[in-house]
Amino acid sequence: MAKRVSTKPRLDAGAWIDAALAALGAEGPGAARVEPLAKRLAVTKGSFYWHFRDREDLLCRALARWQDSRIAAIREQTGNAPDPRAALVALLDLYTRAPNPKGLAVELAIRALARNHAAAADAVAQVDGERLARVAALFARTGLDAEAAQARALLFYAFLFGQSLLGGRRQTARIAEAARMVLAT
Amino acid sequence: MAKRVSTKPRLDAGAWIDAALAALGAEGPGAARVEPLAKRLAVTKGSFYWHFRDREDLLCRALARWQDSRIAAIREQTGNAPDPRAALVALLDLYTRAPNPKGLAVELAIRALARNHAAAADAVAQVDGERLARVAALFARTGLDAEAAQARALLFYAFLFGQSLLGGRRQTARIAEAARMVLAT
DNA sequence: ACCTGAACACCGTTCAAGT
DNA sequence: ACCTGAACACCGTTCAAGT
Repeated sequence: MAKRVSTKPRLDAGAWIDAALAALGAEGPGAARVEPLAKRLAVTKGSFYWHFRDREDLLCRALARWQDSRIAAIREQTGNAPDPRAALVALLDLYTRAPNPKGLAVELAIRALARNHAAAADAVAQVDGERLARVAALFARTGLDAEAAQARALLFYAFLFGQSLLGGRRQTARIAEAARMVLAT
Repeated sequence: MAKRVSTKPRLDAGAWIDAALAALGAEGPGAARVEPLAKRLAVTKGSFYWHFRDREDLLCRALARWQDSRIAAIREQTGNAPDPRAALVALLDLYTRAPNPKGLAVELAIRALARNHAAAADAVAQVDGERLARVAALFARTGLDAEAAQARALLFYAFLFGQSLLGGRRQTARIAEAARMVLAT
């Protein structure tokens, strides 16, 4: 018996969440709207409300998925780095290179959301806490004392996200030079 | 003859633009919506369309007003500073102090908008261009050569905005310490 | 268990009509 | 010149009904 081709593959919540995060990245913090998402997934918007209480519910679950994935990522990136300085350079490179990494747009949309959305602010705080701790630990391994390492980690992430917020033509050489100052090379 | 009290003071476009910028600051880049604004201004939304072609038109004129005011501000703040280092410290202080300055929320909303809105991206680019040039000039006056001054200016603004994007509890002492590194004190 | 289809409220936009 | 009021389209939300 032939397996049915192009049968409608009843969705699970994960498909909506994936689509929501993609929409946030592509269109900013106001995106992830029910009807456009339904159109993209080729179902009626009514079906959305089987999987989610409302749009807010979708947002919260997308935020939870984002938070988990970013915390897993920073742990993997810093977990057993043989050379702390090389690990720091690699991390900075990830975000300061053009073209921007795939996840940066989602991250900036979520940070924008965080200014007016408590759940988003909380997810960002969790992720930043883990990242700052991990990066501070790397700086400490390069020889800085605990306080100096924390301040460096703060400078590291402030620069990293601030640089992605700056308008105008991308000044690659100057960004690299500023990154060098952040690493105190 | 008594002057009429509480007569409806027919609005001009400026009133809508003021309200739009306030809404952006208070509710983020998705705010500045026609009907809520009309409610706040106590007119029908139909009257909006006398002053503006559409919501996009309002946004563009609000962006123009923001751009002009920010460029005027940075010129005033750096125009004839007797001590370049003191001027840099004062500028950094403006944005790194808690509570955040009134204009920061508007600025972050516009920067979020800029990722998906060409006119906003252009306004941000104009403002950043002027700010980077002015702050680079201050760094140059402290003794840096032109290239180093530009890189410092980039680090300065990247840190300034990035720091406002970081979540979690505000670490005032560490922000001050990181700011010191930015100024290379 | 998962989805459709119709309903209603909210907001962007248009426009004829008022003052 | 500036505004109202009614109309319509779009999207969030609900819900009875289908499979």
